[in-house]
Amino acid sequence: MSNCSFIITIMSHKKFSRNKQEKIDLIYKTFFTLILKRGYHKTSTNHVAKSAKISIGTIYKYFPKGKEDIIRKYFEESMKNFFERIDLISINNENIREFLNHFILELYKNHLENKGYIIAFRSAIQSDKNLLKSQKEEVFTFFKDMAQKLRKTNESFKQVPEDKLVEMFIIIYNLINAILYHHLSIMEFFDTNEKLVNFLSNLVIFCLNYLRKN
Amino acid sequence: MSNCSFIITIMSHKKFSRNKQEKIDLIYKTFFTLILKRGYHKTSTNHVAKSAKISIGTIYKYFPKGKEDIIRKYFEESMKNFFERIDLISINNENIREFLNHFILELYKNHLENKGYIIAFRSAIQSDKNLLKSQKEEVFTFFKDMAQKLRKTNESFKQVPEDKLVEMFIIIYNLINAILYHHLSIMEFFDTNEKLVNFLSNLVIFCLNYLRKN
Amino acid sequence: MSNCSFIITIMSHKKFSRNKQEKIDLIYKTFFTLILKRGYHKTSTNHVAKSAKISIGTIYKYFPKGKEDIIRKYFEESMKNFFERIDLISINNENIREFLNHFILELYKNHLENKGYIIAFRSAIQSDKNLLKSQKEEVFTFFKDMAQKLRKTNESFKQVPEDKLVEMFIIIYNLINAILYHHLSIMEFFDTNEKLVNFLSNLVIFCLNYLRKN
Amino acid sequence: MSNCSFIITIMSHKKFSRNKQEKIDLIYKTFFTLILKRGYHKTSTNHVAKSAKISIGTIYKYFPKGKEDIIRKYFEESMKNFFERIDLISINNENIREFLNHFILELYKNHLENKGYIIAFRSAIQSDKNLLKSQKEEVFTFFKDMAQKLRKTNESFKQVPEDKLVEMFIIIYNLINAILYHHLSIMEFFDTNEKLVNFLSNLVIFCLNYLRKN
DNA sequence: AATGAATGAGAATTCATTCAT
DNA sequence: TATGAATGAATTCTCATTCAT
Repeated sequence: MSNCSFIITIMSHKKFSRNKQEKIDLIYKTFFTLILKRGYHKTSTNHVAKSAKISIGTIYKYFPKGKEDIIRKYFEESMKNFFERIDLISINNENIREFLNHFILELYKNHLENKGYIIAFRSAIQSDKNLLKSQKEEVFTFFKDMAQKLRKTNESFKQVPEDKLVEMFIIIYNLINAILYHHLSIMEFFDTNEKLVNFLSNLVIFCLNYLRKN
Repeated sequence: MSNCSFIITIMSHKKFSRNKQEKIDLIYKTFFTLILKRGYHKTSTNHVAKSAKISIGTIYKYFPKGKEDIIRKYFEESMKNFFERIDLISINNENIREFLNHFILELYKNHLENKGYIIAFRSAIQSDKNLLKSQKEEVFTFFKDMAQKLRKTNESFKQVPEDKLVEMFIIIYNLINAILYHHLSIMEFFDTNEKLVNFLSNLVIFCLNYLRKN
Repeated sequence: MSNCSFIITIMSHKKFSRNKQEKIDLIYKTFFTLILKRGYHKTSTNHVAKSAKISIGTIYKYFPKGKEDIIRKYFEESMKNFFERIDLISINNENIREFLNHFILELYKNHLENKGYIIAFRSAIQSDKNLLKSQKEEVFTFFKDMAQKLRKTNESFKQVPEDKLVEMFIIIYNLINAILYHHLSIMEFFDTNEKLVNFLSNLVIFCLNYLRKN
Repeated sequence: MSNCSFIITIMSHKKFSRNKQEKIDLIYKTFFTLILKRGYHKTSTNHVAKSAKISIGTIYKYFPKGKEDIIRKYFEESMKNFFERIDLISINNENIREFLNHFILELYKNHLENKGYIIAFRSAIQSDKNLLKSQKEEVFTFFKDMAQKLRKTNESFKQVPEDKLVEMFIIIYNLINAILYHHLSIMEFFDTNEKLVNFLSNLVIFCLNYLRKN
């Protein structure tokens, strides 16, 4: 009996500790799911609360500015997570093509899994320009890092100045995002997602060549 | 007396006719300008009325469903106008490259002049899927027409089946729109608009080759 | 029949015209009455709407910032009205005592009729310091005017510099208000209102003498 | 083992005893400071907890009815303390003027140090009429005591019936409070606080004479 | 005893839409 | 036709209060 209560105590304590992050994740999930169904501006904090079966007060505890905060905080977490998943360390001269495909696939999967968030983000930047600024900075930092690594291990990239390389990568990153967003969230204009990914893979090669010269 | 009233009727009818379109245009202009400033969901019909110095009743007279109607009606007018401006008749074997550049430039100018509307349209389709369907149909009709014309005058296109050609054009059209939107309304990722247009021009060539094979 | 409709049209037009000010007055009346019953911070705009049987939207049409605006606009109207009711023109050497009593009585009646407003005003200045500033300015303007008039017609006041006179009047005005507020809105510490007014009348004489010397 | 626990109990009890009053004082201080900054109705118990760096649960432990209780309990403590500081025993025929000045100065200092509380108290009585009643009783008890003492030692006061004397003192007490509150918490209408205190001192003399006759 | 997560009623405010004039 | 006053449902957000840990 006492053993049992001991276990319960530990478990419930653990459960409680987890609850905080669980609740935050539940809010994220519910919010972005509702956005997919009803659109950003028809999804209210009250809808989220009701749908997630938590109180509206809980949402405002974790996200004091409401919808804006949910998006901003998810942005901060997800950007970090996404870029951390990309393994820049093992890039070398021989696996660049493979790396690019992997990168495109990660971006693709990220878009697919975060459609609600991406719609929300694009709605939110209309009235919160700082959000866009933050994103720009994160993207710049990542590609600066990537450019430096590639110029160390790869002869072909060494010939391009670092700044130019960063600029190229940012353009390509934006192109991929533009196309993924349009295809996944506006209108599917490729037959299959495989065709889309394959196209993007070739587009990147085309862009690397084109941007280098222009 | 009756003469008098007759004259007044004619005059006021004329005046009204002019006023009607003027008022509609004023509503369009004000609505899309406000959207650029404050975002779609923070722009209300009441704001538009106040800003345009007309009454809210007038807006609902011309657009009984409010914002949704403004967007839908502008969509209908502007799509028609846009495609009518594209001269498909004089395309021939020699000026295709030139035609494509012209087409891209028209799309580019269209985006630039209609940023507010484009933001509104993308917000509206979140809760009105018919809007997207209508657009798809308009686009399909236009490119079917274009494919037929090109296959008549141009040997190279004759080798591609009509359906395939239409599909290719629609993909390219979507790609251009995706990139224009991202660059003009989300984040400027090309240094200058000239670079953007130039890139798109080359991208189209790349795509025509790529899509033909895949 | 047509006569009848004619009359109705005129009446209802009048009624409509009046409605605007009538509605504003209804909001004032309802708001200040509720404050007397439940206190300032327990009186919400929604209560006012329900109690006055008008919609909440109507309140925000006339008072876009809600409670704050109701108080500020009533303040502006009532200050002007109050000071306009005081007839400074006919003050002369002989009727000063009488004038002072009249002034005290007006202030007293004003407090009595506006208890709800006065409570609201004192609550509102806690978070809106501009309200107090505006009041100070109105009061200063009025007493500057009064001082100038008195120094023209009255030998005894002529011996006091204008600035000093204004300062004295403002102190006396504040003293009367402080006492009226405490007695009427906090705790009745005089047996009867007559005793209060009589006391104030003598207090003013005392103050005029005291302040002149100090 | 049992010894050990015994020691711990004593120690923690001591520690707790000190902590308890410290915590209550911290709540008082934080609450009244916040009220001065933001006004009564914009100061919530949650704000107090956050600002004082204690938990909201602790506030509700000591003050189960929240803000209302904080004010009521502070009122009970501070009224008692204030009147206890006034030394009625040593009043005699010769030092009455001095005593009155001392009393005014104590009231003045009390207002100055308790501005936040006084604002809170005046807000709270709007919805808690008992608070006012309690205050009236405390005041009455004190001045009844004072009247009795003065009539024993002072010939001049002996001529006034006890009830009349109590009534006079209560009026004067309210007048001073009304003026102090208006000057210190609403609008400074005396140049300096010294002028205010000096004025009040003379006002009391005037009132004693005036009220005796009326 | 102390904590602070959670609750949900309710306050402030907005906005699409109607309708009398 | 044109106006704009009026409506009230819906949204954002706050806050007193409870209760599990």
